Amino acid sequence: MPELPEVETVVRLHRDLVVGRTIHAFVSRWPRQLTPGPAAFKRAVVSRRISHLGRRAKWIVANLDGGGHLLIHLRMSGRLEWRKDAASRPEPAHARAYFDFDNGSRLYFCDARKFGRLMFLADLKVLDAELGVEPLGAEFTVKKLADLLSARRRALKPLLLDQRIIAGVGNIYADESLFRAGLHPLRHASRLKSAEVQRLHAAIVQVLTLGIQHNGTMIDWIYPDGNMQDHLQVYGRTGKPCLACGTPIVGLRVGQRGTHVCPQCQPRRGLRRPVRRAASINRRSDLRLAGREARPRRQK
DNA sequence: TGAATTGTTATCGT
DNA sequence: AACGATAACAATTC
Repeated sequence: MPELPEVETVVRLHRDLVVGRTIHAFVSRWPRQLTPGPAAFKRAVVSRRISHLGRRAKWIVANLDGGGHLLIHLRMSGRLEWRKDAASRPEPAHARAYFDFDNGSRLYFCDARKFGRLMFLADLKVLDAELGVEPLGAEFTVKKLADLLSARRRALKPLLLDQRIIAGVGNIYADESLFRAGLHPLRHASRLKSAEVQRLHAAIVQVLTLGIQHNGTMIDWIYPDGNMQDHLQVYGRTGKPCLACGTPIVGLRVGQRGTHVCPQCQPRRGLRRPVRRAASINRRSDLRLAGREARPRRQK
């Protein structure tokens, strides 16, 4: 759930609390989420001082004195909780790891679903090599977006969600961007008119900026800080009237993701041609059935 | 009870 | 071969 604006909010809320602090101890209760393994990770971060806290895409990036970076990815349900005095209160729910600092404070990494990741990286280039352009960075221009769109034969929404192309947009902000640009999520990326590319560029920048201004979107119990949910126009509004035209918002699935569109404001003109080969369709459904049958049941 | 939830990765197909 | 589509996966909540 945490996307670029939520991660940015978390970074801003914690920057003054951790920058300048030296990590005295690190404890993990779920070592599987560490890269490298527990021993190497601990060795890499303990007794190091945090010189800066920033963000790359959806990664929280803590620069460490003497080089190297401590990276945190919240994935679905990860969150940070800072305590001035480590022993003052009971641990927060789902505490999976914590960092103890030189002044007695403690930073918990909590994660109900355990999908989050903690990583030590000696060189940020490794991360940069896997991530696309920062949508709020200077290099994200209309021309840059036009180049990215024209280079790929793909539907718009999966492209927006692909972190290797544009880094930081997730499901909520993808839907909101497409709505504000008046573009259907299944529109073919390389077939947009230049005016449409311009609208999409402006929509992405505006909706992410708005998200940051509102401290992100509060989803269920995860983010108590933000109020961007009050400004979403399509996400989670299936069946409710479009705020622009009153047409009921439609929920559909695009690339296995829940997707929300206004069929009036986001016309399907220019839609990708559907796959028409019956053999291909049959083969796919056969595979799907076979896969479902063959999938082993989860062991408790 | 199982469907829904997400970003990433492995894999399959074109 | 390179790219796109999709299944699998990590666990939990309601």
